[in-house]
Amino acid sequence: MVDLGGVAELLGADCSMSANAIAAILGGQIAPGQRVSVQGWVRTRRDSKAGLSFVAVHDGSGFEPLQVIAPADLPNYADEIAHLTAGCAVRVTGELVASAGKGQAVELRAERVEVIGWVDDPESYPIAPKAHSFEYLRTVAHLRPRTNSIGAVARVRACLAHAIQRFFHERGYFWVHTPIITANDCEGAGSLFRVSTLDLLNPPRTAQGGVDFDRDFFGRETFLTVSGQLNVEAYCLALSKVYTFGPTFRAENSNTSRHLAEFWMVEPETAFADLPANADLAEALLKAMFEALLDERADDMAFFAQRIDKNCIQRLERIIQVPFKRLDYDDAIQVLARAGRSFEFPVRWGMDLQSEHERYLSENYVGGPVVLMNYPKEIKSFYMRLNDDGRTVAAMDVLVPGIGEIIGGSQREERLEVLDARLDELGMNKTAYGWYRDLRRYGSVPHAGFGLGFERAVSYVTGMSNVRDVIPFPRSPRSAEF
RNA sequence: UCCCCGGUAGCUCAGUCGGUAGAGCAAGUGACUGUUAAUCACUGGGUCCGUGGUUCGAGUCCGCGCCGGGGAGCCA
Repeated sequence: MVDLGGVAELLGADCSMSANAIAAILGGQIAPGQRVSVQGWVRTRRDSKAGLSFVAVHDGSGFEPLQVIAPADLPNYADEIAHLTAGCAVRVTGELVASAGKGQAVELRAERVEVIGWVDDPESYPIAPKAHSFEYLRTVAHLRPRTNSIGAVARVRACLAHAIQRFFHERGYFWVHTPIITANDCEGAGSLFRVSTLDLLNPPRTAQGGVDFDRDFFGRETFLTVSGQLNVEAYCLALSKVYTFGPTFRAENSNTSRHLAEFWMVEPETAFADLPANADLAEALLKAMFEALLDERADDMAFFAQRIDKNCIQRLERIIQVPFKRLDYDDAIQVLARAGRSFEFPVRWGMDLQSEHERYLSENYVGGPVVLMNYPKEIKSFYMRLNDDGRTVAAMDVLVPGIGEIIGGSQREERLEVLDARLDELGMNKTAYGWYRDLRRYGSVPHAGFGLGFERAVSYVTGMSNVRDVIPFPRSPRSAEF
């Protein structure tokens, strides 16, 4: 309204584009004395016998609500304003003034308060102005973004997503939109969700009695992707620097605070890059994300520091400055063997590291992120590049305290004969990987990439301990409501 | 999927030895106040997760199921 003058009136009562963002008002972009209009949802109402009510209005543009002063002589004061409760939608127009009270610099002295949407039963409104458990809030996922915590998570999530896109764009990486539907039934990362239009109750049959997928939509079995990596490798060997960023699906029956059936993953792939370069990129990406977050969402981070994880800001500040520790698997085994404590799973070379081992390394030995590199080939995927020692592959995991594995990646096996030998060794069907093998036949080059679990990253930076609370509508085993 | 713990008012929880249920917050009403998720008083509010069983009697004990939490596995 500051910039648009009387346009709001011209556009009519339901006009939405003329309101000022509360974040802009509280950010000092509008000087006291100006007329402003805000629209949002009531957080709290406090009445004063001094002849006014205080109404905290929140529009989601930032963490803080705006304090509205509603004088009792407003025409709808007794009938409407005095009955506002948490969740009511309002539009308020008035003069921005320096606050007469403590706790805020400015407040809005209302000249007009329109109630756009009432809460029809305040007692049962699920989001009371009180503390709620995250477990409960998951049961009202459609309303939980109105809370401080989940609203802050949503803004942090968007901030980090933008930081990721910026990071890659500035380094000459191209965003590749790899397919969600895939026919690769063995991408090497867990069980898949089937995609089909066949009648589940009465599918067409082959002569042998099996399901006749030739009659299915794509004429073959298809699934939701578990990773864009294989596809993005094709674009990597043409555009050199590429990445995917999108949803990923895993039908694993995982019931933990770190797993979702539908989650978002960032997967860069770099041509002519080796494993150390890959690790450098991973470290730079995480640091760029953390820096952007501290810079752009100080309000939300202050909240997380106050209510969720008091160390979250200083942790990020420190991580940004300190180089990530690199540790070869061989050395990690040595470290664990000399840890001076016993583990449930005894430490020996060749074992896959258990959670307790990863936790010791990142939380106790390093005290921050650590990049573990060069694992035994037996415990890693077929596409990872065989090292010259013949016993390890150029794989890496980035482990962080509290979460564990936040990034998993590798240099890819670019030598066709070595890849084929690996496929044979694992009894995998080479013809099914025809197009993937082609990439090794036609101008193959060394290349490397990794997958960053986006929700794990959001969880790590905010201190929100369950990934189900950092994605808008979580999907997990036996849970796909909303 | 496995191990452990839990499910009681809108929310967070207490509930003794098996005898038909309570607090705080929220909500409503009032008082008070330039208040800060205000304070004080009063009021309303219950399918004790579901199901089967034991018992004269089950929130309480037992079986099964569902949901949630912590840990593990899988992984990002």
